[in-house]
Amino acid sequence: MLFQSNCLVLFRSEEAMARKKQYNEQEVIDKAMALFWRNGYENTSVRMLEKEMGINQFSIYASFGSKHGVFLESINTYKKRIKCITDKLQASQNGKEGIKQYFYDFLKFARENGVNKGCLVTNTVNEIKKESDPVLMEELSKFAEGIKQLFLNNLLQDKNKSTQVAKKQANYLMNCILGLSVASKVYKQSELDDIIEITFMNI
Amino acid sequence: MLFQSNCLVLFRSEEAMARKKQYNEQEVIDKAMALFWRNGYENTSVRMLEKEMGINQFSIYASFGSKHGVFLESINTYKKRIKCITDKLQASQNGKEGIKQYFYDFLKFARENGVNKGCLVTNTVNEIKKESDPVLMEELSKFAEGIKQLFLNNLLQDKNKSTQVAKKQANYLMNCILGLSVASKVYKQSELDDIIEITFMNI
DNA sequence: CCCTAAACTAAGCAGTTGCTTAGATATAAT
DNA sequence: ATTATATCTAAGCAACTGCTTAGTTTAGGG
Repeated sequence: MLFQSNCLVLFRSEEAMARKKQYNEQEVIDKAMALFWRNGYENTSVRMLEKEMGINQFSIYASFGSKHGVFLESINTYKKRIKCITDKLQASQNGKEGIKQYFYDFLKFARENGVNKGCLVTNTVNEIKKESDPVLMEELSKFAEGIKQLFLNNLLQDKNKSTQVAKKQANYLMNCILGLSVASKVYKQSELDDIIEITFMNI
Repeated sequence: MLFQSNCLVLFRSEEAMARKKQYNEQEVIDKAMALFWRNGYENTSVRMLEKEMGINQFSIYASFGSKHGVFLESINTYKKRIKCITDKLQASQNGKEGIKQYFYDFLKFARENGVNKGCLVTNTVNEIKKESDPVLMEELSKFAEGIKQLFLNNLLQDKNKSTQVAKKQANYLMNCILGLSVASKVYKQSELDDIIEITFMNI
């Protein structure tokens, strides 16, 4: 739905023009994402979105179709925002050290005013049921798969490592960072640091 | 609230007695727990509880006070049900092998009809906000702390291991099993097996 | 066999949910 | 300025939320 109305504007440019949107869709989705991230999907109501996004319900539905539509765009925006650290991982040539850096970068990324919110994708996997929204679930799985692939690539920078072993280790590292997404909500930073250090001693 | 009415029955036994409860409170809480485990707290409505528990809303509120009260009793029942595998861990004398066995036991415990539901406590930590229900959050933390202590005891069965190192490793293992609670919802059994094997390789 | 009190049924409460609609407002091409 | 049309505000929709209550049924001591 995002930017669809802009396309419409272009398409109908020969007809009489009407009032301009008083908000930027990307800006209000950024705010919606922050809210979903803090509260989860079910614990975020359309009234709360209205306040946080600073626009009326009508505008929300005009731009994004439904609460679910707002959430899908929030997930897309989450991917954009996390891209800076996944790109850094992709560019890394340090093998497992690059992955360890990603762990620390992720913890920083997921912290807001001293509160750890975990990973929005992980939180969502934990909240929704596979059968209730298989399309979204598939999208989230693909995102996780992409990160696992980056882990794998970095692990294979060690020429002494077989692909078979590297694949198992990539799964292991995915499990550890899933854990961190939860653990960061409860544990203090020094404990998280210890966890990360031991995590990478095993590979 | 659980069993409170039974005490009342005893206390007022000299007065005229009234109708008996047509349900067993522990039995209906078992069913409530199963529902919360599958759906989470917010995604389980009192109407759903009514159907699953097989009793009227009046009876739910008479026995447990509130939806929240039903949930607290469900958490207590969860602890009872998982006790058989934590007891096994407590009795174990195999060091880290005993903990590894606990990991496998947990995965079996959290599976129902081929569906992995994760850990009810972990799911709840992931769903609720610390500030919205600090009492419950504290209770869940204590439960996790108890399991971590069991990990620590088992690790210290290795006489060559310092307490300082064992404590860090216990945190690390907690993180890994938190990860498994999430990962089990997405990954297949063979991948989970690989993850567990690598988790215990170098500790 | 009555009478008390607890447990039952089912209707209903106010508040919230996601979403829609009627009508006022603003904008840009004519 | 006129006009067409998208955007805005705000009221309102039915369905659902957690919870309560009025009224009926049932059990067991006297």
